[in-house]
Amino acid sequence: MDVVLVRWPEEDVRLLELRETGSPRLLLLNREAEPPESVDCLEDWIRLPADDRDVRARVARLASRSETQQPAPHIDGDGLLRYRGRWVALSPVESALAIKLVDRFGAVVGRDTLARRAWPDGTPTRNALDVHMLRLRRRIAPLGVEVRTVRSRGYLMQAAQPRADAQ
Amino acid sequence: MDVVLVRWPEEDVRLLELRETGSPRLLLLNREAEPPESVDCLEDWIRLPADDRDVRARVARLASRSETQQPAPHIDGDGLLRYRGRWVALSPVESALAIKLVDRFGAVVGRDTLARRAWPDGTPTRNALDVHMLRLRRRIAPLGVEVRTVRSRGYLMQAAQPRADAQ
DNA sequence: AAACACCGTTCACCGCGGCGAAACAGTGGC
DNA sequence: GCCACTGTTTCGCCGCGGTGAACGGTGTTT
Repeated sequence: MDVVLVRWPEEDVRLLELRETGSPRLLLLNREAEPPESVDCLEDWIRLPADDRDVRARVARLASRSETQQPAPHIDGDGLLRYRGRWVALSPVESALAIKLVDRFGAVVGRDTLARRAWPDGTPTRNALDVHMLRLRRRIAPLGVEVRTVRSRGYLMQAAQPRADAQ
Repeated sequence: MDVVLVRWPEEDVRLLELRETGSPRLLLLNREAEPPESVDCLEDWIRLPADDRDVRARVARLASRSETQQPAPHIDGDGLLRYRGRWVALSPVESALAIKLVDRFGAVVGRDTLARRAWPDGTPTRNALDVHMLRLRRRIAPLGVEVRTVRSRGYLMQAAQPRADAQ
């Protein structure tokens, strides 16, 4: 994802949008502006006038962060799925499913893999996995995470896409 | 955790130690030094000479990040829970519970952990903990602090969230 | 093209158990 | 005596996991 340069404090509205969408951004501070207070690792700032290599270094760092660590949610030891500062609590079965999906975030995980993970001794019903996936989908929707179906292959977890056209 | 100031590139050995231990650190760059390439969110840098408020702002940001992204409340020796300049008095049992929750602010604390903390000789009744958590919730609400239940796992203290969308 | 099996989504329902909340009572301090 | 603190009981909601069934899309067979 590209790093967006924002003049601060002039482009404050634009900054709020970028924070909402989680886009990496570098604030260019006026000579007299106060530094922002955000702790978001995808936001950085530099005061003008600035050395050009310093700007490039900060842009590169933000870009690197957005590729490596940003898009993947994280499940802590207590069954909490955390993403971009927010979290939801998962039930035990949902945790077992989500752990695999997060582990392969952005890639397909087979139904059998998920089923074995949640029910090592055999799936109770053919329907059980589907129902739990439905519940997991609804649970994580507020975080901006979605689970897509790949027919006859499995499921795929990713950052929520704007729902308008197909894929 | 305190933020460590490191001169760069002079104190390169010290920097390696700090990276190893995960201490938050701010690099003070010489006029001609190249910016470091670390993407670690607990490392930042600024080029000298720098505005003093800029240095303080970056130090504050690193400190906030090292504290689980959130400023935590504080309990003083007299059972006062302080947060953002305001405070409320806690009863002895509530203090015992709140100390653990503050200590792991933003993370889940198990019911058994809390129970052992408040009643080392055994919980009087199953519901005793629930009732005290209810009372603690109401007590700290005016401060903008809330205790969320994570079903079958425990409780979690955090800054109060706007109660509109999930979380 | 129609019929069919297969796969996946969604809903309604049930049993269980964790947890919330109110009401009440006992105790001790000021 | 008043009030804060603590513990107990009771009631009931609701989250969780499992099941059956209805519905719809897709690819295959006849």
